[in-house]
Amino acid sequence: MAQSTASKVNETSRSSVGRDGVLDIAARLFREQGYGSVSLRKIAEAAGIKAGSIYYHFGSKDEIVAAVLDAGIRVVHASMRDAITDLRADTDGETVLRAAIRAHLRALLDVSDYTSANVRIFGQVPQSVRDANLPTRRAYEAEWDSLLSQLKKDGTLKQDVDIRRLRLMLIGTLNATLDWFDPDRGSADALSRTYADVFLNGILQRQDT
Amino acid sequence: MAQSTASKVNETSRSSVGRDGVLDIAARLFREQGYGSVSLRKIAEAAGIKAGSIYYHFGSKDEIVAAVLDAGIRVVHASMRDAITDLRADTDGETVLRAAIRAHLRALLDVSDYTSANVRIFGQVPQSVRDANLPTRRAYEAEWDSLLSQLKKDGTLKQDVDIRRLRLMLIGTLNATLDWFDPDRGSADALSRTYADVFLNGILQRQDT
DNA sequence: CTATTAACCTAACAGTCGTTAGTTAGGCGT
DNA sequence: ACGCCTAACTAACGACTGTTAGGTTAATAG
Repeated sequence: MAQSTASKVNETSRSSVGRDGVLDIAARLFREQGYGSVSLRKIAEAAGIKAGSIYYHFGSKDEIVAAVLDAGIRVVHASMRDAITDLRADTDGETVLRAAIRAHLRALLDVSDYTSANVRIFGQVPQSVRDANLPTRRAYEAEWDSLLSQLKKDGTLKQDVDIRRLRLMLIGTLNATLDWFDPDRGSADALSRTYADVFLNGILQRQDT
Repeated sequence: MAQSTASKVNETSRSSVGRDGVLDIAARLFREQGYGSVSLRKIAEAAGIKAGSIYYHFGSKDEIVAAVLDAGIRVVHASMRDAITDLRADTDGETVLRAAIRAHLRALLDVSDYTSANVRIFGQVPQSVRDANLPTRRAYEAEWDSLLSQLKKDGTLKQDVDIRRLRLMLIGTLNATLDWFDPDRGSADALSRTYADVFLNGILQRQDT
């Protein structure tokens, strides 16, 4: 009984990169080289197959890049949601915000080629592909707005902050890290602490002493 | 006498876009559409000439984009330097920093297609073009580091801030604005005030009352 | 053993790209 | 009037692009 239906979910027999393998490689190349300079032939070569073969798994290049973009948001969204959901119900607002920042930065810098590819190439892809990615984006943005609204309501944040503007500023700042981050100069976690410190308390020397 | 040597600096007779005209149009197209989807034929069409004619003014596409990138940094550098130089010598540190932030954001969002094109396409151009732009960038970065170091020394900023990291974070945040800024929702100046408020004082509600 | 199917390959298509060579038109100084 | 210079034009090149049609291979199911 143990091995009766063993080969039901086929593990692609011998080798064979498969749809997911192609997608992984595409995400990596997009992250490293941007959208314009990654051709289907480059993706195919990196995957060890020929360019035409990609059309067995995908209907077009747009379909590939759309899949990469969507997965990129879903990964960082799940990372951020899990991070704040795992906290105890009585956790103070500042700690929750710090956790969200850390989760976003981790997904972007440590974990996912999909998320970093999304941030890198979103501004380079055709309009239609951007549009297809918008619903997924909006859901993630809503998650942040919900968190920030809560923090404003419970008095953690100043009462005059504009939620939308703060969210754009915050995510924009985190994503911009991708342009210069060097893991040899410090971890993503250490960086997220610096970010949180600046955003929460500012950089001005206080005269409380 | 008034019109004696009038035609010394020739105004290109009748029509003729000229090198500067081509560069202006290239910068605008790069800002609007990114690097990959702007071909020489598109630039030529927008300039009212034919693709081959561009090679009278430039040796290659790389030369065009390199010129755009360099001008982009020079504009924002001059804008920022002038803004802080024009201030009285006894201006307090906070005000100086606010002026620098406003100047950078103005160049990026209001004034220059070159600066916005630079921010938009820098990550998309060939490595060699990026490298050619680096010296100009480093000069601008040094200007910021110099300003921030001064503010740290005179006690305006906290003593534990990392200058380089703060500069990367600050400029990254400002540049990220390009992705979502909508002049109908608020001016660049108003936005720069919000940015300065957040960076200087943070978003946390203080219990000083 | 045979039929099926998933996964890939080969070869070519029409289009676009940056780039080059040779040519043309018009204003300028002499 | 002459030749020069500036700023364009035309036409084509080879390389590369996304995409398609049809053929091949190997593992699996009956």
